Amino acid sequence: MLSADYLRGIAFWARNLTDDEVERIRKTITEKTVQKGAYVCHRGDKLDYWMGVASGLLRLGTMTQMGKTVTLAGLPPGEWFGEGSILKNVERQYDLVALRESKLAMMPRATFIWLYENSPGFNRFLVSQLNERLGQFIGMVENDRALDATGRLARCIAWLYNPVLNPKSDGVLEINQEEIGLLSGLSRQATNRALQTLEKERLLELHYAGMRVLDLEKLRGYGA
DNA sequence: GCATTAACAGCCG
DNA sequence: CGGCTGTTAATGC
Repeated sequence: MLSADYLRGIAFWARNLTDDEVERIRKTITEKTVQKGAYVCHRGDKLDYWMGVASGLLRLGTMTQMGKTVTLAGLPPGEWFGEGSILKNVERQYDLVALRESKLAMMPRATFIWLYENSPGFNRFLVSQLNERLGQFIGMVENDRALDATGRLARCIAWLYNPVLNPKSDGVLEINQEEIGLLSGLSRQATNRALQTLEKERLLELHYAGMRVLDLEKLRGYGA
C-alpha cells in the first residue's frame, strides 16, 4: 500500500488535498511496472484508471496509416494522464508506450470521480492541468509546420521540463539522446547534432544520459 | 542537400 | 562489462 508521503512525492495534485482526502483515496491506488517497449494501452482500449508516472518515461502518440509514429507528448515522472477518457467515460484516444522500464500508479475511475465531485483542491489542480495542456497543444499547432530538427528537439525538451505538468523537474532531465530522439521524431545521430547546437547556444548543458536546462524560454520559442 | 541507418571507438558508471 | 556518446561512411528521398 502506498504511504501518504510517497503519494505526495509522485503526485503533485495530492499536495492540494486535505489529509482526510489523501487518507481516503490512497488505499485504492496501486502500482505496476511496465518493461521498456511495452504498450501501456492502445488506441481504442477501455481503461478504467487514471494513471501517473512514478518513474521512467512514456510516449503518448498515434500511428499513421503508413505505420509512422507521431508523438503527441512525452510523459516524465510526476505526470498524470487519462483524465479526458475518464471524465467522458470513453475509450483511449492514443497509444501509450514505455520508452524505458517505468512504474505506473493507477487510480480507479471511482476514486477519480469521487475526488472530482468532492475535493476543491483536486478540481483546482485539474483546471490548471487542462489549461496547461491546452497551451502546449496550441503552441504545437502554431509552430510545428516550419520547424527544423533543432527546433522540434528544443520544443520537446521544453515540454518535458514544464514545471506545472511536471513539477518534479529541478533543472536536470534524465533522458538519454536516443529517448529524446524517439520523442522528437529524430534519429539518434540527428538528435546528437541538434543537442550540440543547443549547447553551443547555451540553452542547455549536456551530461551523461541527461542534460540541464539553462534557458527554458528560449528553448520553448526556438526557431519561431 | 539533408536526414537516416550502420558501424565503431571511446567514455562513463 | 554494458550502455551511452560522438563521428564517419554509405544510402535514400
